[in-house]
Amino acid sequence: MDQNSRRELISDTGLTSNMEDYIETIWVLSMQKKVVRVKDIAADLDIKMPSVSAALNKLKEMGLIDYEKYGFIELTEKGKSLAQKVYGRHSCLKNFFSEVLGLDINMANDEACRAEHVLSPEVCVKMGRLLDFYSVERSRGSEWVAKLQSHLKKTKNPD
Amino acid sequence: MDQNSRRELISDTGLTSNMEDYIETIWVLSMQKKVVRVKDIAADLDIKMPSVSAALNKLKEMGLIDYEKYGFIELTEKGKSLAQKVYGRHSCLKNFFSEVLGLDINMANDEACRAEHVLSPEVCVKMGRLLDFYSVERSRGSEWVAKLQSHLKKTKNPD
DNA sequence: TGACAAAATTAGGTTTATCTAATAAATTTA
DNA sequence: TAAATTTATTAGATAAACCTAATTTTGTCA
Repeated sequence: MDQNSRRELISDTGLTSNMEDYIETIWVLSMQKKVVRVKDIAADLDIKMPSVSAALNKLKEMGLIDYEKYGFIELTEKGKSLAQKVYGRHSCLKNFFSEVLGLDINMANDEACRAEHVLSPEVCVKMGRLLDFYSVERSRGSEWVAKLQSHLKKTKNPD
Repeated sequence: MDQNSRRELISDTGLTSNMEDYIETIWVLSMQKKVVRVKDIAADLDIKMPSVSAALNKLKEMGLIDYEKYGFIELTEKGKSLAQKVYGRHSCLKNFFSEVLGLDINMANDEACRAEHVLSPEVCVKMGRLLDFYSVERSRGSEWVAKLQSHLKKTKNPD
């Protein structure tokens, strides 16, 4: 019971990376479609349906989703608020990676998907702030922005 | 065999986060002391000795350490090179977090410890580059550096 | 409405990584 | 050097996530 918390529960949600992934996915899907299905979650996370079933039972026990066998999947208020926390971190990171570091949008997203579970809200917020500052400076045409960009584009070390 | 690779093997070392942690720890310890012991690794990673024993057997099988029961623990060349990759990512991230984002050094280190396993070399290198640029600009007294710092210090949202 | 297809669950396994308790080896010390 | 202490290993369990195969439920459509 403790051997796990040490290595898994690093964020402020009290959830494992996996559980964070599930609620985040449910949240995102529920904005795209009327009804969220086991199949959709499985497709999105690239896992099989039985794994999703098992996870849904856990999420239900934790009070993060309303769910009856073969029925609809809906986040509870608590689930929604945690999902938003995770997604908030995701957004800050993704935007920072793409806008400031100049990463391809898909790569930025992938990196954010992984980092969102391990970086604290404080770091994510600060990276978001840095991005805000950067965006304003860029739109003003500040010279350092261009210099930074050319500095970042130098050939990466092969290692 | 595949269900694991999808979620664990995200970096360029081909190792799980855990294995990365072990070789990184061994590498760091071997620079601090003459002999690296099971006990030290356990203390550093905050786990128990039997877990370390089990991991060492795996690392040996993978050809990353030279090790005989009750004997010395030493990284092979291959192990050393992987450890350096991980530690390189760690350094870039830690320095970025502390110097640019202004995080407390211990917190910066903790965040780096976790993120080093999920962020690609490319991202880490770019964050390192951004830090380099930032350091030069700061030492030149560029105005935007001060502005950024004050922007980052605004009260963080309680969420 | 009855048969077929699609979706979801259950049952039973695997892997990774951890733990505790018990044992064995190595080291220190009296 | 023998006893006591420290260090390390083995044995046996547990928990989180995932899988495949088989079964059950739901939904569609002729």
